[in-house]
Amino acid sequence: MIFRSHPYDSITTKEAIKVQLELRRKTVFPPLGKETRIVTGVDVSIKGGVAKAALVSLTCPQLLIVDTATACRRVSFPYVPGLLAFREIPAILDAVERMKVTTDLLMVDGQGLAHPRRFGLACHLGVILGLPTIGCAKSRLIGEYREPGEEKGSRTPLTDKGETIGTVFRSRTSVKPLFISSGHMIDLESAVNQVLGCLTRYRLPEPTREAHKASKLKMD
DNA sequence: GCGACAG
DNA sequence: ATCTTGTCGC
Repeated sequence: MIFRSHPYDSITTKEAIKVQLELRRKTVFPPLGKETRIVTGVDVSIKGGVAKAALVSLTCPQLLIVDTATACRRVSFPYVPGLLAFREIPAILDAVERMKVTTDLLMVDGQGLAHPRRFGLACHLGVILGLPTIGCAKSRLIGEYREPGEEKGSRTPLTDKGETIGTVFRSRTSVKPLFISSGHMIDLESAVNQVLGCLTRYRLPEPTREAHKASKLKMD
């Protein structure tokens, strides 16, 4: 397998932070306009120095899978809290090139605005692709919050320095909550509603849940 | 200096 | 994220 080079392959953490401060100026958070017909879940798994990105697209509101695109690439950036995008974006972009459908929204396994510099993986992907994106993380990176009620649908605000940066959302009764935040081209309320519309019987919304499965590196 | 820390 | 089997709880 041959792996093309990518600008982020040789970047330093200092330069990475500079890139985030530069790109974040392009983020916008309007109410989601056009209705969502296709939602795409994004996730990456890494094993033995190789990253496998998966983009699974499903119809709304039926949630039927209409496309699955994956791509593998050697990872060249370490895991640094706050700089996850530089580790996962190269592989994700390779997978994007293999998509056969046009999507209306990306649901990303990671943070959006709920990030120390307000520019998590979801924001970064949204700006680069010019698409609406939602950050749907399984745990907290930054911010304070009160534990939401145990019932599915319960939510509390995730705040930092006095501002609301996301929503802590119980996607299913008695499971750990999700940390939802805007990535790009969508407001927080719309983001939460989009995630809600993609829930079935599991903790994770279908797009992200399917992308997680499709990104798994298996040994056959 | 100490603790926290998406995946 | 990954390393890993059976098992407790809703």
